[in-house]
Parts: sequence; structure tokens; C-alpha cells
Amino acid sequence: MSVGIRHDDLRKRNRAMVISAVRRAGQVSRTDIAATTGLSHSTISAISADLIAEGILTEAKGAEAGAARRGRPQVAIGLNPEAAAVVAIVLLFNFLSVAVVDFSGRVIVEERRKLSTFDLSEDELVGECIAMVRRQTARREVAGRDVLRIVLAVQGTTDAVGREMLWSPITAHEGVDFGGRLEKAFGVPVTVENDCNMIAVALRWHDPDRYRDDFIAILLSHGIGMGLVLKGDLFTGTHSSGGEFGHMVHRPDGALCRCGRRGCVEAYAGNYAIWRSASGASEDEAPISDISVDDMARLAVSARDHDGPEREAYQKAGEALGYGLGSLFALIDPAPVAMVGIGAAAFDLIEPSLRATIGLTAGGQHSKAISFATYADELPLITLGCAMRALTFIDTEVLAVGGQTAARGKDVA
Amino acid sequence: MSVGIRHDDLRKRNRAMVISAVRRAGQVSRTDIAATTGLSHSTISAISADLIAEGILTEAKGAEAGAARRGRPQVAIGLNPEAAAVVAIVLLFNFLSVAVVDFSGRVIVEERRKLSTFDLSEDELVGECIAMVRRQTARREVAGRDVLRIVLAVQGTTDAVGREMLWSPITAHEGVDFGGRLEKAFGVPVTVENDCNMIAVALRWHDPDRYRDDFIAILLSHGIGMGLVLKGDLFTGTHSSGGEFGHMVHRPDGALCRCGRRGCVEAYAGNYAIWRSASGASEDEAPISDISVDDMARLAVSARDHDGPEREAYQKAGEALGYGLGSLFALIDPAPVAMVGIGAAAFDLIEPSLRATIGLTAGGQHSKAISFATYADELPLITLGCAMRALTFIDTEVLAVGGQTAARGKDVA
DNA sequence: CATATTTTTTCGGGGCTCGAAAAAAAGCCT
DNA sequence: AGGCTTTTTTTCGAGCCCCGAAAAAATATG
Repeated sequence: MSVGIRHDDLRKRNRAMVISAVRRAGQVSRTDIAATTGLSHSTISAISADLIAEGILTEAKGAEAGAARRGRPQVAIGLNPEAAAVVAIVLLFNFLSVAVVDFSGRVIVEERRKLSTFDLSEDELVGECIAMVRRQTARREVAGRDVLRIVLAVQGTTDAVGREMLWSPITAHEGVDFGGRLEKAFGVPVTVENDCNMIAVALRWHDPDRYRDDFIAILLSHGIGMGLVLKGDLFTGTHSSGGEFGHMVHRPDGALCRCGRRGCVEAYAGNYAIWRSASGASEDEAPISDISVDDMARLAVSARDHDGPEREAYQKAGEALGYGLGSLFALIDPAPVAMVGIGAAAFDLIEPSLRATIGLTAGGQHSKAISFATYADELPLITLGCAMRALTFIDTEVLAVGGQTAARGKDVA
Repeated sequence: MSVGIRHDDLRKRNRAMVISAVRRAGQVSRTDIAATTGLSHSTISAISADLIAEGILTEAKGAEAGAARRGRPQVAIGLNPEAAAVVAIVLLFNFLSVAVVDFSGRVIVEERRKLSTFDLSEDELVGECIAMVRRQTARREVAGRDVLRIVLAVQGTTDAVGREMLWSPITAHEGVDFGGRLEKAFGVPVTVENDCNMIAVALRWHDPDRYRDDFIAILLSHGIGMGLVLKGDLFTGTHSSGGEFGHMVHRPDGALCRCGRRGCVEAYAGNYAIWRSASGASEDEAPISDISVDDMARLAVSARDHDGPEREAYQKAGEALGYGLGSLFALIDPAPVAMVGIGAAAFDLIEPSLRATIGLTAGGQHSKAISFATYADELPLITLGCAMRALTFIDTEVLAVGGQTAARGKDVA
């Protein structure tokens, strides 16, 4: 807002522009970069020469597209996979995974493991993360790679600056400073992010045509989470990761929610809520926490098979989601929706009542035009989101250091 | 996202930075500008010399602050009031006002008038606006001023680019192209904005300490509107002005709303809803539209005087607003709230149930810390918002033309 | 093998910001 | 009163950066 733009910022920004153009396109010619950035050919030539000299980009001479057009052929520029590496940590209920990703976004090594998150002390929880990162970065496939950044995604709320996990359903501990503790352990910048926000980030890279400037990712699992991209930017709260769609109020004084309050969307549409409803239990009954993916899959099969409380439970979930989305759309206007997670595998059971309900709301005008897509497995998306977030951070920091100094360390060797 | 930053944009941006620094501060020295923008003294000196030469800024030699400090005294720089003028049009239910405002933000002339908006044809509605603008800009106080921009605020939804009024409670006509038609009439850029959004813009200028980066303005009048500022930017929907807080769903299948749907917040908290509820009418009864400000004032007096349906009606309104805010806060985190309009004059009747209710929601954690302020009269705020929006537009356009060309027309004479 | 075509690099020019030094405009002190 | 100190503002040269035009490079075509 108040900070002016210095003369040397200019190069910085334009370098960032070039890197991000290459990251988006994969392989591009200088001419194309000039076209998409609006900068002149001479500028692009100078900047890309620098970036190649610094080992950030590479000319891909092999594998000519062979368009066999007249004139000097374009030379494709791509990201140098060895320019850097990042670590993506995903911490969910009873589950931890770590992936090491190269500068071009390819996963080099990965580990996934179950663990009882709720039984661990705060130190143990952080320690498990650190241990797995150490184990994976020590593998020989990673040897020689410079890990420049770590991003950890966790269920629950995080602070807006990515330092702490404020609250999470995976543990009773609150305000865990994952950022600080991982930074101390590894000496590289670390941010902590909400899992659904990372899903949203991932979708943009996964399918940029569908998920461009405005869309919604809703995670249907034990709880209900949301990641929101508006006007091209990830939406976060003013202090926290925000976007607690699952805790918008569906019915005042309604069903008991895992959060201890009543009537939240999640208290109707979370796995535990569907399960509770299907089993005929009272809405006042405390949510249970150990419903497996297989349990939910069987429940869906049963609901598809015959009419009954199971089917009705899904229908109620659809209603809650429909009213919630209706209210959300009243605020932001309708946008494409991605349904992610095990609940998305039962979206056929949810969709009819969801669409019917959303049509009753102001935000759901043109409800037929609202498009839903489903992604049953959230983990790959969360990992991808973490990786891309880490990489784009680097993209705008490599540039900052770059230029004359070229003090990126590893390249000197 | 994709557009690079050219070399000549640099001056443009820094000129804009200087102008906006002056607009915020009113009267500032070059040294202060250098401090707030982070640019060097030499740059500020050069830019401010240009802007003064172009008649955009002026040195205020008179009225020395007289701090009597040692050293060369600062010379205060301010906006040149005669550099330009803008027009603020406010179109509400049965009401129209036009103000002409100078470059420094002072109102030069103003007219307010009642008219039966609902009985007018589309052409008449636009015609009334044009006529009043012509009348006011023709007054001798405005003589010689160059009107560079017009902003019209209207109740209801507008499109995100500020061209059309999409829907409004003040008329049955939809999709009225106020932007295009006013531009044709006056030959200057025109944008159409939502009234509550302009209230939010105004609050930032009215009380920048309280309303800085994140806050909510809620208009409590016949209907319920909202203007939202998040992370320093006015929040709008993806396609429309968005922020239809009044049409978030409070109770599924609940009270009949003016919009024809059921259970909206507005159907409990709008004037017509409070009136309906206080008069003991069914929630299914069609909303009436002719409740005067005086009627509502009397209703509030009666509610304060004795327990009964009047008081209960306000309490229900507070509940609806509380659940609505709770859901909103779940998405964006709590933020300061401004209650605006005639309903704000009865906020004492609403507040207890509102606070109690919001405390029941996930978004309402720390509900005691949420601060409310009230502004009973919305019109001055809407006018101020339009004016400031128009002026800040000019600030970033004057600069674009400025520089060597100096083709700002009027100055040449 | 010369020509046409397209991409990329080179080169000079014009702008912009910055830091340092100079100039300007006071108050302070002897 | 006059020189000194302090603070603000302007001036000036240096260093970058981007752009446009022209040159160079690399390939298909005839």
C-alpha cells in the first residue's frame, strides 16, 4: 500500500515474471515469454540469459517439437530440475507423509506412514515430522540437491502468516509452532498451511483450464474443509487460514458438531455426521472419531442399494452443503466447485438434494449452471499443493538474490 | 498475473504513490512522503515538482504549522482542489442525490430529492439522474471545474466491473446500463457501485484508525446490505458486487424474504421483517414496502418502553444477524463491524441477542472482543464513498496521462 | 546455393532512481 | 549581529533497466 517501487525492484519483478511464465508453461521459447509477459524481446533475452547462467533455467535442446516451420527454430526453455528442491509434509489424522520434490515439480522420493496423532505429545508430533524429513532427504536420490523450503499442510486452522497450527482435530495440542521448530531443525524457511488451501493451490496446477481465477475446493472427509481461490488469489482469513465452511451455521441450535457447537454444516455433512444419522442415533450424540474409509464406502454402497436411513443421511448432508454453498455464493457469487475426499466418492448420493437445496437460495440462482467435479483421493492434491506453494515461494526469492550477486551457494561449486 | 512491468510504468506508479500519500495525509512535506513511500528524497523532489507544475498538487505556504523547529522548515504539500472535480450520485429507494466534489474531497454543491423510483420507467430513472447532474454541474460554484469522473451508488447488485445495475429493490427494471448511458450523456468515465460497498470505502476515509485493513459495514434498513474490506481491498463477488449478507440463509425454509426465497437473514432483520414480526403477522406474509423512518423510530421507542412483540422482533433480528455474522466470521475471521442506517439507531435493542447468538457460533469465538460502531445516517457515507472512489480512480489516471505530455486539457488554458 | 522467414542477440538511446553534495532556510549561541 | 548548527529541498553524476532497430543466427524453400 504505502511502499514505493524502487528502481532495482524492476528487474526482480521481471525475473519473477519470466520464471513464473516458464513454470506455468513447462517449456517455452523466448518469443512466447515475451508475448505472455508483454516485455520486449531484448529484455527477455537478457533475463533468460542470466537465469540460464545461474542454473535456474535450462535450454532444452533435445527433443525438438519438430514443427518443421520455416525460419530459425525456437529453443525451448525449461526449469532446471536440479536448481533446487523442496519438501512437502502432509500431516493428517493418524497419517503423515513427506515428499521431496525437485525444482521442476517432480517428486523425487516419498514416504507415507500411519501413526496415532492423537496419542502423541507435542514434541513427539513435531519429532515424527522431523525424523521423516531427515530420512527422506538423506536418501541417495536426493543427494546433492539443495532443499530450499519446506511446506507443511495440516488439518485444522493455521495462522495467516504460516507459522503455527492454531487448532487441529488430529491432536489436542493447540498453537503448535511447527514453523519455528522445523526451521530450527533444518535451517530453511518453513510455512504451515491448511490442508484444504493446499488442495485449492494444487487444483490450479492440476487443471488450470477449469480452476483459474475463482473456484472452491471442498474436502468431504471426517470433517468438512474448504479452500477458496478468488480473483486468482488463495483466500485466507484475516488472522487465520480461514474459510471454515464446515462451521458455517446450517441450523441454529441444530445437530451437535465435533467442535462442540450446534448446527454447523459439518454436523450434517461430515463422515461422523452421516454415520450418526445413518445409524439412527440422536443428533445430540457425541461424534465418534474412528470411522474408516472402508466403513464409509460400505455405507455408500448400502445407501445406493436401498432406501432407508443411510440414503436419508446422505440426503441431509446434501441439504447442509447446499444451504452452506448457497450462503457462500450469496457472498462471492457462484463458482466451480471441486468435491474432494472420501465423501466425494459418494457425491452421487449427495448431489440431488444439494442441487435442489441450493436452488432455494439466493446464491444458487442458475444452480443448474454450477459445475461440480469430484476427486476421491485428497493426499496427492495436498502434496502437490505444498510442493507448488514452496516452489513458487522460491521462484520469488531466487530472483531476489539473483542478479549480480549470484550468491545462490550451490551453483558456485 | 501475466503482464510484465515496463520501464515507464515505474514513474507512473511512483507518481500514483505520491498522490495517494498526499491524499491520505492531507498536508505533507516532501520528507514525510519520502519516508512513507520508501523512495529517495531526490525522486520525491522530482516527482512533486512535476505534479506541482501540472497543477495537481500545491505548496501550502500559508498557515505555517509554526512548530518553530530548528532547521529549514518543511513546506506542506496538498492536493490542488481545482485540479479536477467528480460527481457522486446516490440512488436509493424513492430518493436521489447528487454531489459535486472537488479534487481535495470537499463537496462544492449538492442536491437531494425524493422521487418514486418504482413508478419510473428505465429511461425516466436514468433521465432523472442525468437531469440532476446537469443541474448541479451547471451551477456557478462549479463553473470552470473539470468533471473527470462520475460514480453512482445504487441499492442492489451491480456487476463486478461497474457498468450495470443488475438488480435492485428500488425498481422492477433489471440490467440497467447506468454506466454506458451516463457516459454517453457526459463523456466521462462512469462506474456503478453497490451502496454498501461505498459505505465501506467511506469508512476507511472517515476513520482510518478504526477501519484499516479488515472490517465489515452492515446496512440495516429496509433490506440488509454489506460492504466488506479484506486485506485492505474492497471485497466484491466474482461477477457481481457480491457480499449479499442479507441473503445468507438463516433458517432453512424459514420466513418469507423480499427476494421471494425463504429464511434469508434479511427476512428476520430487515425493517419490513421487524415490522412484520412486531405486528404479529405470519412469517409467510408478503413483505410491505412503505415503512417510513419515523415508523421504525416509533417502533424502537415502543420496544424500549415495554416487553412485548416489538421487543421480541428486534431480538429475533439480532439472532439472525448473529448467526449470519457467525457464519461470515467462520469464513473471514472476526473483524470490526460498523452498523449503518436506521436499524443502527435501534442497535441497543439488537445487540444483546446478537452477541449472545454470535457466541454460539464457531466464528464468534472471543465474541466479546468484537467491536460494533453505529452510524444512523447512511447517506453522507455513501456520498463520501462515491467521491473517494472517483477521486482515487482519477489519482491513478491523472498520473497515467501526466508526465511529459501534460495533456490534461484544462491546465493548458 | 541463394532467398525468405523466424528467432535470438547486440547496441545505442532515453528514462528512472539513487547517493552525495550543494543550496536553502530557518533557529541558536556568543 | 553574525557565524554556526540543523533540517529540508534541490542539483548532479553514476548506474541500471527497458526498448526499438538492426544485426546475427538458424532453418525451410525454390
